[in-house]
Amino acid sequence: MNTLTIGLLAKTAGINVETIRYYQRIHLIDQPEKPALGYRVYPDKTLNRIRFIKRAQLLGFSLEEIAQLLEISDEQCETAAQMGLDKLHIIQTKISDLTKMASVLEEYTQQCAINADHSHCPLIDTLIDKDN
Amino acid sequence: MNTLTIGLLAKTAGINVETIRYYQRIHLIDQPEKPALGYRVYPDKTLNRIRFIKRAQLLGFSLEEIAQLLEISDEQCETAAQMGLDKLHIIQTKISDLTKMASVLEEYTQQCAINADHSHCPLIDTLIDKDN
DNA sequence: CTTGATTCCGTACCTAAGTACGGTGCTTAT
DNA sequence: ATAAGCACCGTACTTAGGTACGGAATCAAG
Repeated sequence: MNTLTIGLLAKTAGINVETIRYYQRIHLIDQPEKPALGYRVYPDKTLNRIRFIKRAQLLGFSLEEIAQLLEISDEQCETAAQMGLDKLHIIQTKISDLTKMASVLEEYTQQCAINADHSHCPLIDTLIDKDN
Repeated sequence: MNTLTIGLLAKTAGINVETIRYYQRIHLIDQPEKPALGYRVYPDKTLNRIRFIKRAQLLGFSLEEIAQLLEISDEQCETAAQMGLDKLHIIQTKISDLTKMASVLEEYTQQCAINADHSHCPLIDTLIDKDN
């Protein structure tokens, strides 16, 4: 039989049992009633909810934002779409920042590669440089 | 007079006093001797060191990695250059991940924009979708 | 019926990079 | 010389997203 106990749920969702318990602690997922005898049984919708959470995390949403998304999921679409757009802008900013970082790092490490004087390191010298 | 006390140092470096004290706690910067009478005075090289730290942070180095960079700064250049290259690869991977996230988000939110049925949200539906 | 694996539960711990607090000592300006 | 404003110091708290521990209950297999 495949009654969804916490261990099976965790295994199926590909996450840790402790993570599920953590999500319960922060009220991101419900804890099913404990039967008088035996273990708690989780409904399939909890599995779907966890998958939602994990997919949303991959898109860069924090657990707090995901909780909001789930809360408004019964309401109008616009709020969710707006959150999606906001997150998109944040991600685009991150990409632009990282691209700048990458080009600077690339330049510095290339200077290291052509460096013959092993008593000085262009990368470190640049970082130490006082004129900036 | 401009003897570099901790407050002035913090102000000049553009960081918090508590942050300096934190850096001292983790031995990232030295704490100058306390004079018998009066406040600790910080040498200019501490200011330069903090600037190095902040610049390196902007390049994506963690404080632990920065400590390593500073340790090897007296040695050969190659190790630092290698760290720079490693960090560059990590950043490039991050950029590629974020780019994928951005395109997925863009697609979903666009579907929201053209959505007439306000009882369903394409963004949320996609995340909830079981066929994946 | 006993052994081993799970579950349950509360609590504590973890990382990273700080921030905040509270009491006391020191300096500077008035 | 006294009050305001820093400095000093140790300790505790913060966020985010978990992980780990330990003892008790329960289930499944042999």
